Order: sequence, then structure tokens, then C-alpha cells
Amino acid sequence: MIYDLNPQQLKAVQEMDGPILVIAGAGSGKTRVLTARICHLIEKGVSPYNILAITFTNKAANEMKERIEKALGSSGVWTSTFHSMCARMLRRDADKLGYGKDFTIYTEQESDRVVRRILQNMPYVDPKKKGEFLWHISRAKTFAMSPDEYFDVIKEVDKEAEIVRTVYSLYEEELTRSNSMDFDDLLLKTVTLFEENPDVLEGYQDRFKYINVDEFQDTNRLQYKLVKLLSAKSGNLFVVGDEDQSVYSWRGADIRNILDFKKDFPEAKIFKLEQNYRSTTSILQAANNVIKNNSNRNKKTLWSDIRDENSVSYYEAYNDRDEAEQTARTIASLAAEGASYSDFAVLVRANSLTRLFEEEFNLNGIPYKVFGGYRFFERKEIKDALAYVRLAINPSDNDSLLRVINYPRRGLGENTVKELISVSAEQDMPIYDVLTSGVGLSSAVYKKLSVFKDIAQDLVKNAETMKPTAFVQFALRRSGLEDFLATSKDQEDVGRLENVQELVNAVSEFEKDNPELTLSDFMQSVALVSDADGMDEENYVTIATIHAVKGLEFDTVFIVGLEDGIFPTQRAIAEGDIEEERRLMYVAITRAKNRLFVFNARSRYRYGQTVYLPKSRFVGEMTGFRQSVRYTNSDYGEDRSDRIKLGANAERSRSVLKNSMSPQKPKAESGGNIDYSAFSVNVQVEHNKFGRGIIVETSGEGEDKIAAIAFKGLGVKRFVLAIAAPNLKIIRD
DNA sequence: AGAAGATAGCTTTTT
DNA sequence: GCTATCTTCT
Repeated sequence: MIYDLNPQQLKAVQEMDGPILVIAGAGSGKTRVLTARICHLIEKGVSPYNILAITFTNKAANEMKERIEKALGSSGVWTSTFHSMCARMLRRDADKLGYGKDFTIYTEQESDRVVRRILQNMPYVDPKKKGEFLWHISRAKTFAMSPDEYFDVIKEVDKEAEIVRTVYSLYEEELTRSNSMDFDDLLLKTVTLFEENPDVLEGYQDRFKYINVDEFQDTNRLQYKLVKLLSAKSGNLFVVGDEDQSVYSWRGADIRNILDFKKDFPEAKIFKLEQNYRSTTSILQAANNVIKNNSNRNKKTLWSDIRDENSVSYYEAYNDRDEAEQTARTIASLAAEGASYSDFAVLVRANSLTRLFEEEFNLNGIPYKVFGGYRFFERKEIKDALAYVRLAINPSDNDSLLRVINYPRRGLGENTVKELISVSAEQDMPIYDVLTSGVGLSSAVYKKLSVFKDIAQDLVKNAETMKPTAFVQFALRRSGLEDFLATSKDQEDVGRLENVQELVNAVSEFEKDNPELTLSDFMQSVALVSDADGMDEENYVTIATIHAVKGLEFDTVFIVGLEDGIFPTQRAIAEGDIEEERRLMYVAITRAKNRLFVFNARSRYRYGQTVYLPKSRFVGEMTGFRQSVRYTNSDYGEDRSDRIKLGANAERSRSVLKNSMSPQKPKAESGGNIDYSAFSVNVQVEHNKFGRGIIVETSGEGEDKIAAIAFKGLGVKRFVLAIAAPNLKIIRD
């Protein structure tokens, strides 16, 4: 054993059999222990074939695989996430559950669209409740309940239980008809597969004699059930987790899985790892001071022997822009002293907070990447392109078909599509089959659809024979999508076309890396990628949500937007449930190795308005760090103009201007004169009922260049100047 | 049927 | 301030 372990780690690793729980504080060498255990098992004669390692992200799975291979020369250990493991098992035995092997995986976006279509046929239900239905469906599935079973449970407390049941069961019908599974299905149907087919379960039980689960605090009931089923025969279940880092309860993760592990397995051995190898003493002190305010946890105190002086600094910014500027300034100066950009991470509570940082980094020439928020494969044009591919692989996939049936435009109207949907439901037949057979369709509609029918059939035919890259290129051409984007007058479509070409590159790369895999494999990998999977070795600053960097570490971390109402969120405060927010703060702090910056802004733009939020209670809880508060008011006079790049907004602003002037008569009226370096112009402004300034009239030099001006200084909250000429500046505060 | 225009509603976090 | 969705116009 040469894994360089401390005594506690070593003990955990050497315990081979039975149920084992390792409580591993942040940075305490959790991954190292997991890897060492697997290597140890193999050295003691366990076949790699008999070992299963489940992680939270694909990236973590790949890294673990690599580490094991590095240590042992070769591997063969099955490492994957819950979802990809289930998908793989289900592909093999989908027929036993009445699914085809080429079932599509629906992400939340697709589930959302399905529910929306269902509600369109239920005019008495408020479509705004869509989110609630999705929540109910997911919860029901996590509890492994059918629509009827779930109805029985909630009927006493929810007066809409009946509607929930209806929507849930229509949703199930539509997914089944579409030969598709959502994320919850992947877990649920695997459990069902095991329960209905003991021989299948036993096959896996015999294979996976040693099961290892990382990030156990983030497992939900179904995931826990799965590992219990899989390990029932061997009894060897090794789980690693930290209840203080449980930040996915909103997605069904059940912290009791880890807190009650002893109850489920009275004979379980429990190990605690409290020495942190990542952060300095004062960073850990801050983390401990925050997390100790939580009550729902097993007490533990992280310690570190990495001494430091003052590695935590706090700064209260004048406003959100100052916060971003201060961040950029700090990074620039540390970089000038020799730090590399990849040493830095800017962590936010919500995606919407990343924008100013992007702007400031652009201005200062700081390379960065944003994680969290929109991902490449969630972009509209990519979804559109992939919908053709998915349809070709799984023609039953109604959602993909509906997504592209009239995109690019093929002259189909709402009524035509509606008829297709209702015939599909009546006949309980995928739309593709309705389309090709013509069953139940009026001849006028059938005729209108023939162009799309031919395309769809062509795609389905070729998907079987062509190689992935060739097929995607074919699909883009045959569908007319490529042509549509290339000839479009819409400026944004140029970028879309580039992204679609980027997709072709991605497929081609996938094909090169995995020559034996099919198009269907590629599509699966797409559905299950996570954000963190895209992180690489290049030299850039990471801007990310805290959730997206869980499990990672950075030399220097900025936690920004620390205001009550943002972090903790307004919702958490209102519901009196901030323990999870606090755990998130704990996760954020413990990402830092050597330097931690904690920022809040006294005022910030939200929702088009300036808001003043008190500094986060978590800042107060941190205590034991040296404050470095600095006020930079003088830099921010009322008339300060800011330089930001002109985006696609100029055109848009023009229409806002036009729109705003026509329908409602603004209430107040006033005028003003502004003089900036770029031009000088006289503006007449009226105020609408929201207090928003609207330009009524402009005159003077540069007038023809102004697309829109909402004006500040005339009793309006803010102003924006957008100028149509692309090389001029937008000036705004 | 499709484009342009007008409005409501929104901000957690994501495998 | 932005976008998704509804409404009106051609």
C-alpha cells in the first residue's frame, strides 16, 4: 500500500467487506480514499470486473477511472453516474419493460414541453401551474408511485390532486408512446426492471460484488434503493459523503440517506475524515464558523495544518458594477504578480449574477469561462438540429418530431399540428406512425404533411446505415435547417449556423474517439453531460454557480453577491429554511485553497431596478477573518458613464422605443439635455406608469444614430443609451 | 400562415 | 431588462 494515506484514511481503505460509511469533510481526501479502496480491493484479489463506482458527474467518473488505471496500469472497473449506469442497463433490457432499445432520454426541457402540450388540452387549468405539475410528477416518481397511488397520498391535502393525477397519467402515456424516459424514469424503470426480473437483478448482484458510491449525501430515495438492491447479495456497500455538503434537496436528494445509514445497516462501520488538505487554517475557520450554525448534522470540525495570515478578505462594494470591477482588478493584479488565470474562480448563487463579471473581464482582457446556465447542448439551434437526429433514431419520439415538423417553415399551421397530436393520442400511436400510415387523418392534412413525411422517412432510413458524422451532416441538409440558417436575414442566425457547425465537429470528435460507438450512443452522452464535464486545463478564470463547482478546488475564490435575498435566497428566508443555503455557503468557502474574497454590493440592479439589500447573514457568521472594507463612492458620480460593448441590443432598443410610444399614454412629462463625449443631443422624455423614461423626441447632433434612450436624472431610476452605429459606445450607468 | 408588435412575468441551484 | 407568449396586422 503506497497510497500516501493518513491513519484514518488508511483504516477506511483497509476495511474491505460489509456496509461502510465514510464521513469525509471537504478537502479531506475523499476521492483519494475511494480510489485507494478500489485499488486495494484489486490488489487483494478482487476482480476489477466485480467493482462498481458511482459518482455524481461524468467528469468525476472519468477521473476516477483514470486514477485507477494510472495506479494499476489497467482497469475494467465500471465507473459511471447513476443516470448513465441506468441508461446502460435499460438499453440492454428495455424490451422487458415494453420500451424499444433506442428510447430517447428527455431532459427537463422536453418534459416541460410535454406538460405544456397536455395543459393546452385542459383549458380549465392555469398553464402557469405547469411547474407545479412537473414537481409533482418528479416527486411521485422518486417515491415510485403511479398516478393513482400518488393521488391517494395527496388527495387529503391538495385540492388539485385530481388534476395532478390526470396530468401525470397523460404525461406517462405520452412518454411511453414516444418510447422516451425522463431523468426520473431512468432510475425508476431500472428499479422496476430489477423488481420484475429477479434474474436480471441477480446477474448484476453477482457481477457487482463491491459497490462504491461517491457524494452519497446527494442521493435520492430511488438511487439509495438502487444501490441497496444491487448490494443486497454481497452486502458490500461503501459510501462516501458529507452531510454538510448536501445541496440538492430541492431535486429530491435525501439527507437522511446519510444521517440514517446506521439505522439501515446496524453493522455498518463508520469512519470520519476531518483533516483537510486543501485550505488554509483561516479559510477553514470561516467555513466551520458558518456551518456550525446548522442543527441537522453530525458534528465534526475540519482542521488543517496549512498556516496562513489573513487569507480571507471581505469587501463591501458600492454597487454591483463596483463589485465586478473590484474582482477584475484583484485578478489582474494577482495575475501580474504571476498567478495564472486558472487559479481563480468567481462563485455566484444564481446564474443571473454572472453578466457583469463577463463584461468587466472582457474590458480588462481577462480570459474566462462561464459554467452553469445555458449549455451548448441546450441552445435552441442545437436542440433543433438534434431533434432531427433523435427522430431518426427513435421515430416514436413525439416531442422531437413536433419540435421540427414546421422548422424550418413548411407552411404548416396550428390546426394541422393539433390534428396530428390528437389523432396520435386517440390511436395511441406515435405521430410518426400516424404520419406514415395516414391513419385517422383528413386527406387535406395528410397532403400538407407529405413534405415533412418524406424528410422524416429519409432520415429514419439513413440513420441505420450512415456513420454518425455523415448522418448529422445529411440531416442538416435534408431537413433544410442548414440552408435556412445560411440564407436567413436574421443576424442571430449567423451565430446559430456556427453553433450547428460546432455540433458537427463535436460528433466528428466523438466518432474519432469512439469509432465503435453509434449515433445513439452519442445522443445518450449528450443527454447526460453536465456542465463540469466541460472544464479543462486551459488558462481561464472560472465564473460559475456554486453547484457547478462542487467537488472542485481553486487557489483563489471570490464569493460574490453576498446579500440577504440573493444568498441566502429570498425564498429560503421567507420559508425559514436556510440550512441548505448555509451548506451551499460552506461548499463555496471550502473550494478555496489559499485565498478567499467575500464580496457584497450595497446596491444592485435587479429586475430593471436598483435594489438595496443588506449584507448576507453568512458574512456575519464567518467571523474570525480580517475585514478590509473599502468604499469607492467617489469613483461613481451620478453622471459617470460606462463603456460597454454594443451587443445585439441596438436593433432591439429601436423597437422598444417604437413600442413604448404607441399604446399607453405616458403619465408624466419632462425634458432634459445630455452631453456626453460621444455626442450631444436634446431629449424629451415621458414617464410611463412603471416610472420608466421614454423618449418622445430627440434633436441635435447624432440624433440619427440614437435608437433608444431611457433616461435617468429626470425622476427615472436608470438610463440606457443605445446607439445604432456599431462602433459607437453605449453609455449607461 | 407568418411576421411584427405588445405585454406579462420573472431569477435559484441541475443529473 | 429580458424573454416567452399572446395579439394584431399583412
